[in-house]
Amino acid sequence: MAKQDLSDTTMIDGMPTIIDVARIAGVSVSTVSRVLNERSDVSEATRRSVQEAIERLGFAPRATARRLVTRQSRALSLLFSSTYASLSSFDLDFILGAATATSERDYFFNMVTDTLSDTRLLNMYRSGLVDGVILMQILLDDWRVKLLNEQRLPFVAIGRPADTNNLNYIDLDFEGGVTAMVDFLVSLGHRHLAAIGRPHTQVASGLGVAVRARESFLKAAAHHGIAPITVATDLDAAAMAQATYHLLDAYPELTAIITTNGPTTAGVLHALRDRGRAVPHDMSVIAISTNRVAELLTPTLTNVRFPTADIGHQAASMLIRRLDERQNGTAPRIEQILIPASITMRETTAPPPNRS
Amino acid sequence: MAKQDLSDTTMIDGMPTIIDVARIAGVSVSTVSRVLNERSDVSEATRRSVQEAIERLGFAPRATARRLVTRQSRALSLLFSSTYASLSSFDLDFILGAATATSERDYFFNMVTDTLSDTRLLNMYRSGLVDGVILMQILLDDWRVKLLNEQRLPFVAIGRPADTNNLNYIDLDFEGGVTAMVDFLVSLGHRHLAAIGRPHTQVASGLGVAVRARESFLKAAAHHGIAPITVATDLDAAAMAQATYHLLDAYPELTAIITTNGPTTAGVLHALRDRGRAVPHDMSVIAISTNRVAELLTPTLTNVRFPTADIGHQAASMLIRRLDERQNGTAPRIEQILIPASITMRETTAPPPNRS
DNA sequence: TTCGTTTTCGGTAACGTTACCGAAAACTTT
DNA sequence: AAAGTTTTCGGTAACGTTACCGAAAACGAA
Repeated sequence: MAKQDLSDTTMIDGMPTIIDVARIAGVSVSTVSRVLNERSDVSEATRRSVQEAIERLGFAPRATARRLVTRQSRALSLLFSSTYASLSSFDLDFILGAATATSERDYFFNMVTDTLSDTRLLNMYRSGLVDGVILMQILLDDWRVKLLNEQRLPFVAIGRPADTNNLNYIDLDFEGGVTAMVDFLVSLGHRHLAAIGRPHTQVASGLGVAVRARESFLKAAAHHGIAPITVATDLDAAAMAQATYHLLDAYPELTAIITTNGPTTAGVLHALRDRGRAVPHDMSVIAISTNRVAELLTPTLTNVRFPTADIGHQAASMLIRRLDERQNGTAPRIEQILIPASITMRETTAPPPNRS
Repeated sequence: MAKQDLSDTTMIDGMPTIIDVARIAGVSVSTVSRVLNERSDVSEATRRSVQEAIERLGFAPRATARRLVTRQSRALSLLFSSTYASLSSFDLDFILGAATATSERDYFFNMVTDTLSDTRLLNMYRSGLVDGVILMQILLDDWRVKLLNEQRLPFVAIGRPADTNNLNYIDLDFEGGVTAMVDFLVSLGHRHLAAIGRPHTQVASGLGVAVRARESFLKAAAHHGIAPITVATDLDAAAMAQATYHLLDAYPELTAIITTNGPTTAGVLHALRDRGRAVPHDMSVIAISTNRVAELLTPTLTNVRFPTADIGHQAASMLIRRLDERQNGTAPRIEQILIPASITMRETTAPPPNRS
């Protein structure tokens, strides 16, 4: 067997390659490659000398070359359109969790914020930039979900569309959360509740959380035999305050208000204070919110919360599981996770005032 | 010239390559490559027929192959260690801004959250995963900054170390912000100020913002000839409340409190209310905070704010500018941007009470 | 010793694109 | 028409790694 000739290749731009390592260690490139990939068929002695050469040269295998031949990128992407960004701390938790889980599994975490066209989405896979994708802000009828499912491309959704057949997702149980809020208020004795919901535009475009929150409020109210009052408004404190003024004027019998967004509930509290309505004795307020925000408000907010920190983490882990299954030919499973809410009593809820 | 033989290559795994496009369009791979890279030396007619073939096949050039030969990845990475995460909405703004700017320039945005060792950091470059890096949570004496500068690797810092020589950075002018807060309070007539600062651990480890905030408070106080009172505490509402109790007990003459973190200032307000100190008439409070958080609190918080939305965007743009200069051999410039603060009067500040 | 078995290694062909060079084709000018 | 210019294109050699196959070396058993 002719000796492999490694002598002609020099480090041109200072970046050592696997060939340089092979020459220094006195072995073939195949052997270095085996060491790099922690294969078993290499003796301890040569493994050590190769490692030494690697450290001496400060060598790191070019990821692009490796990806080219292995045909996988070990990277995944989080699609985050800022269109529906709730501007809450939810999102940061999601992102950080997903990034951390991705790194832990030795994948590369990427994020794209612009809204993609269908071909741009497909091209992310086709160009080999990513192996899989995490989708957020899912609509009830979501073309991205349909497209990726049709093409059998690996992805998971944070949130879920109407049709969850054959879909990997993880979602917050907003229905459960809203129902819990209604049940809690009714158990305190309230019979006149209003819900301040997400803007009509979000409901109209079919954003899952917006629609589900609205519908489960209606259903829960019906279940308790009480008249549901709803009003939709933008997600900022000023708009919430306006909505509150409107409710107070239109429905003086009201004793409790429900919202689905923590930070902007400050607007509701401002409006109530402004009108001289004491919270909680004249009016109860309850919201879906993080505990952090709930404790910022005055009075502190009785809230329904979700353990958001885990969600991004779980989503990324789930995706990588699907990827691994694909890789080693295991039958792909379907995972559907619904995160339950938990309620925390604070200072904004009490039984309704006695009307004599 | 012998005809290029393209007939033997078939689409094995369904993913069309540039060769398939060439065959369909009846041209050579070089020509397809030129079309892909929008080069000028290709006739309009063939350009169109190539485009047609591309769309017909649903072809997207394999990014890995392209990167291998061009020796650049067109990707950059944001290093975000959650160790010092202020858990404020600052960070989400930074991240989203950086991601957006990166996409706009047609780069790939990546994020890593774990704290890297020096070799792991270097290997990000060496393996060709990224062309450049955005550093956050910069320490006054930061080994990452030193290392990357020594190795002449492209990066920009959000924040800055003590030695800013030859360094590309963008930072919030915390000195200016703190000084503005002190000046403002003094102009109202206050002479007894206390600053609740970041935890000792952050100051000790040399986190830039923590140290600078502290020192500029001391300097501003000295400038006005008043005694500086400082206390350090963890960045959560409960700890801030404790610190406030301590201040009230130890320094009854106090008329104003300064903090550098918006959300947790809720703890200060809680403690003051708890002790029956009216804000702002018995005690003024002012903080570095986003406007959003400032308006959540009760009473609404007089704050010093920074335009955070831009910062991530500017950091990414700056990095890509450095990358482009490297690419086309232009002399690399140095950009150092310090973002000024602006103060907004709200409900938590007033002249000090008259002491008769 | 001799013959299988197992370990351990090397050579070479991919992977899919761009860079580079040179040549054919089309156009100008003389 | 000939000669020079400019457009437009094709062929081939990289880029740096892994996959695959086969062979040498080491080991064990008969």
